[in-house]
Amino acid sequence: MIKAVTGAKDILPNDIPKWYFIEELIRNFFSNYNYKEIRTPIFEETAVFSRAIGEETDIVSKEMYTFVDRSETSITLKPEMTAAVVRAYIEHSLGNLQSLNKLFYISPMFRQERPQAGRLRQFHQFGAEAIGGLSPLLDAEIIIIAYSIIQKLGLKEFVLKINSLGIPESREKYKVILGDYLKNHFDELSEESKKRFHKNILRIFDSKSPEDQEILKNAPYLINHLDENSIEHFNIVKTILDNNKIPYEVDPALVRGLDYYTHTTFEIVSGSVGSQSALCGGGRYDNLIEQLGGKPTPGVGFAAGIERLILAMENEAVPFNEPSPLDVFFVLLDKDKYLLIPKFANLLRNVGLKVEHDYLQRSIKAQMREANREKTKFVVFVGGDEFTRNLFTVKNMSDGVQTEIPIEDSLSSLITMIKGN
RNA sequence: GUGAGCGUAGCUCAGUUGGUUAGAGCACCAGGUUGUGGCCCUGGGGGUCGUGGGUUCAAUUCCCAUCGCUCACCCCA
Repeated sequence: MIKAVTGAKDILPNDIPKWYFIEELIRNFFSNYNYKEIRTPIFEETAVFSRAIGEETDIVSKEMYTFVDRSETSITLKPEMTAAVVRAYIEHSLGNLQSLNKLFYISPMFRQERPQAGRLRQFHQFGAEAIGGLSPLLDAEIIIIAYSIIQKLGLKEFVLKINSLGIPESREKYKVILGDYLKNHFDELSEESKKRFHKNILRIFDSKSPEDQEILKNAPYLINHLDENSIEHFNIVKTILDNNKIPYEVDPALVRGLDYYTHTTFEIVSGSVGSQSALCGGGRYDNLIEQLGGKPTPGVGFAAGIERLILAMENEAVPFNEPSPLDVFFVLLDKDKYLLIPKFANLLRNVGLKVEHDYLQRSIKAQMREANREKTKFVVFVGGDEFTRNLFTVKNMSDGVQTEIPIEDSLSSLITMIKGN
């Protein structure tokens, strides 16, 4: 049997209401905060991601879907959105249209990792990028939006972690300090961390190995080696979160695996989705736009994984909106009158009602069963003796009460019945 | 990329210590007297028992390989 590619999943009709529920909530939220939607292509020139995210990161070095197309261009399916948004921002000079662009997106992403609970090769993220402002108001707003959406979805088991990476200058100084400390413990580090020691020393903080964690306990933390401005920036972010009653933990070991972050970084971690627990992550990236060839422009953003949110909601038994029931189901009593059905059904559909009927010449019993399965409010019987008297029989499915209505008046009668129900 | 577990109907699973037409529940379809649902009853369709090879008179059941799925490592949304 031919199947979907590993790590790529069909979203079947039964699950669609969950997606609508989340997507609607997201769009409303971003609308309230005046973020404008942006849609970028599903693929980009590979350099967009390799330059933005960092050549040494796992995403770039081993997880991207990269191929050479027929014109010999290296193409990559987008593994994350920030780099793509920044590319579009620069290409279309969005910064010239207004000094601050508040953007959001909902989009599929692609990373070739081994699938597991909460991890797919094609997955979906929504997120936001506020490009053009240095203010900690924006860092806080981004965090508040991410937190509030997750809260509004009905989730309870999650924690917000924040940290500051400061500016590159203080980070470089700190790396030397961290290096001096770790040098004395180098032999005790895990193999992976030994590699990181040379490639990207900060990422050693991501290690889950107990030996590494033991060593890191007494390590100097970046947050204690920030410059004055970075400290001030971080303090304001925290104050705004406090004022908005957003609970958080400062996690000095929160580093994150993308190279472009400066100042604030944050993550929202779920306690109900298994080992892939990050629901959401983001932070400030003040050097990225320049790095990709734009004018020096600060930015801050986040991304959240929709599949993980759905998983968390299922595991926490959070209710989703039910699909709306049918207003009317036409049951055909006399098979030879089937041509009448579309005419009446479409009249109702054109005034905004949800209407269904049988297409398979099924028995009355079968038609009724389907009407019941679809949680129909009213069944209209077409045919029979009442038809010769110019009447329809209408049955209210919740109480079983039947009434006869004149055919020529059926539209308004039905609307009245449905509205009153 | 590494490791572990699992692959029998659309779904959840039984079962065969190798042997005649492979089962249940749910779902689906058709009936249960003369035009009507949700409960109940009867019947029906649907499986090359993941795939390929081997052992055997005989394999879905044993062996090997392979593919896939799941979870974990890793990384991250």
